[in-house]
Amino acid sequence: MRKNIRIKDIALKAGVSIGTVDRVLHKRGEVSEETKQKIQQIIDDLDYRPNLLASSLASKKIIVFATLMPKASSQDTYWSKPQLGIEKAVNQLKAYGVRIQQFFFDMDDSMSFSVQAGKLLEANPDAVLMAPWAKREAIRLSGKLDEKNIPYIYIDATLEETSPIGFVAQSSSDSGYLAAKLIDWGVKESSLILLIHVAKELDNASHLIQRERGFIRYFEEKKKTHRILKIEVSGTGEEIVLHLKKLGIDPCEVAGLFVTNSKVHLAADCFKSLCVTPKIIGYDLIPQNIKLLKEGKIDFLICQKPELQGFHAIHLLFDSLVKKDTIKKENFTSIDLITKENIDFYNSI
Amino acid sequence: MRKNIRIKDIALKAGVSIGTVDRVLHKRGEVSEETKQKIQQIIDDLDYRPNLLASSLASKKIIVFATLMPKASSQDTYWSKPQLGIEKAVNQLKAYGVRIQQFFFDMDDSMSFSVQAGKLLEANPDAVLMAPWAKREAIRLSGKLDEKNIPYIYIDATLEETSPIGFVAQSSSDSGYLAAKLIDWGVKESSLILLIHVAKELDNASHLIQRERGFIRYFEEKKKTHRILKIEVSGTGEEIVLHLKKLGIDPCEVAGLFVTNSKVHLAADCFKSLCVTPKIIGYDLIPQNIKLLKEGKIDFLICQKPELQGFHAIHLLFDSLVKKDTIKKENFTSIDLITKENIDFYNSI
DNA sequence: ATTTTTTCCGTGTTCGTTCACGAAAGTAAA
DNA sequence: TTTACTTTCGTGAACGAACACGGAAAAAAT
Repeated sequence: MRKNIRIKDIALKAGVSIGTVDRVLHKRGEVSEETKQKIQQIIDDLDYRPNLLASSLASKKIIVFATLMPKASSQDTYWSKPQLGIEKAVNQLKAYGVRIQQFFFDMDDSMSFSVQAGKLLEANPDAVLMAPWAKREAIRLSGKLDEKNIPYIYIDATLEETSPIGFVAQSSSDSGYLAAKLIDWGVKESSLILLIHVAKELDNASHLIQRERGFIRYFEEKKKTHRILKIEVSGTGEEIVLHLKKLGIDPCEVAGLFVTNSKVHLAADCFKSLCVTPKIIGYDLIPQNIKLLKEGKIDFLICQKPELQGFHAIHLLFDSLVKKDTIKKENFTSIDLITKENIDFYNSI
Repeated sequence: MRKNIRIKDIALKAGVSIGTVDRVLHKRGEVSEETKQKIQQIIDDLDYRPNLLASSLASKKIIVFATLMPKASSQDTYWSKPQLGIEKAVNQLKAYGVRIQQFFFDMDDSMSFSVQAGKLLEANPDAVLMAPWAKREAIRLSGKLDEKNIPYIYIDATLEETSPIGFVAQSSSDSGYLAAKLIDWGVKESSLILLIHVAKELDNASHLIQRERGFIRYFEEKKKTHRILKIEVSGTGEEIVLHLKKLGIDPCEVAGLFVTNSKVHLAADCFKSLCVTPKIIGYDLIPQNIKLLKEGKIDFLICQKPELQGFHAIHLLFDSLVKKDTIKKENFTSIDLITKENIDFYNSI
């Protein structure tokens, strides 16, 4: 039978009523210091753990987690994925009184993050899950949350200058390092390899820089003889070819190509139309990338499980706030290698 | 507030007591046919879903899942991994009254499966989770379970001749196919590639055969010029070299090597001692393999998340038996590619 | 000394469900 | 017709926890 310690057992041992034990547990009402310490000692000695089923059944409390995320767009569908995980987690926790309130900012509008952050603060949620996109604004928001004693957790990246209760993200530099290993595994010695950033503002995307660092670090550590060429473009595949032309490089010379984010489809489309087939590695299972992967035009997609990040972060908030468990601060998602051969079996949560 | 339909709402609508609704829901006691149909209609119309928290709190029922698994040994620690996932899942479901009763068979003793299967049947569990190892015995056991109306689920593989409510496993042939892609990606054209089975009885390990088939299929489909050499050994790496010598092949000619199970460390150790460095791909994160992977002696380990298989299977049993959800019958785990660079971030559950 | 206020605590109800007990009505047997 | 048995159903208590209400005792104010 279920042999858990109950509030009743503590009350019997302390010679008080269960109402008094409840007051100590929840810092509710008033209990004399002497009685409080006696009860707390017994709680600690017996390692009392509330029955979560009973607790949630009896409690009328609604727990609100607010989320602050980039709005997914037709050009960038990546950000719809953490939503899926968040919604799945909240659905699982619904019976426990957990609800979400979602706030979305426009990545192309520099005021948007601040506006939505303001709304989020007004909502006064129990906890916050956010993607720390605009660094300065995110730091400001986290300061406000600290003042209000509202715990928060990051997904996708973390910010060193702030005090989240945790984060869920992939190690960007290690994923870049692995990309380098894969390219090296597949190309001849002394090949020309492209490292490509596709981003409007590299400032807001420090994880792209980290990926680059990891990638370069591999070749330096291994003393490889490949030629690595870095290219930064803001939005089209054609820009890549223009860069190569300016440098007097024929695209046919490119043996391998690493794009530091989900925009790898732009590069792959571009080389596809040139009938050039370098080894191509990029990130994320967005529809355009999946299509090209299945056509064999992209060789590997590195996935960071955005869905799982959202899912796991909500569960961490729940564990911390409701179950009062100690949670891990650093939660790295696996660096998943997806190919045309294994994609159909890939579970993102 | 929580707006779920309660038993009380159904009782009010049907003009009966909550006790009668409960009796209909659980096919308990006796209710007249007329009253039963009226209540059932309302249950369906309102799509009533029990509050699982309240149900488990009130119910004294203990739900026993029995497991029938190979005993892990010092030479083969793989089978300790599903245990971890099973135990984690059961711990999560403990508050709902779920318990496990575990039965282990010795893979080297042909009677052991039958003996343990007999004990399992005597225990008369609510459901069974098993690894269908000894095919004939497993079929016999599943027939017995069918007679007793005890649902069962497989991990690691499935048996076509039986009627499990589901299985959780990796697609063996697709994982072999991916191994072929990886080897092909990394070796020169027309290389010598070894396909190695390390097993005492191939009969009991049809998934090794499936992996082989997938591996060979890749090269046939792509019309590759590599030379594929199949070797079967029963237990040591030295046997591999003996086979090569009998065929007049110098180990230095081996460019790539694929071992169809977790015994890849035997082959890697062997080639390591010969100071030969083919590309090496095998399965499973057992300690010996992890060590060699981190030393760079094994290039890829394909992982099928045994821990997750156990975890997921328990949750599927719970969803099916307790929540009365419809569960997916075929649950393929992802085909994970693990390297020295991403292993530290790999989460097996 | 008396009255008012504060502190402290016990008790009862709630949450949604499970399950045992026994009363009432209907049916069958003597 | 009376007695015994069966069917059907309502009611109350249990599960463990949350939380509101109010009574009793102690402390503070008059």
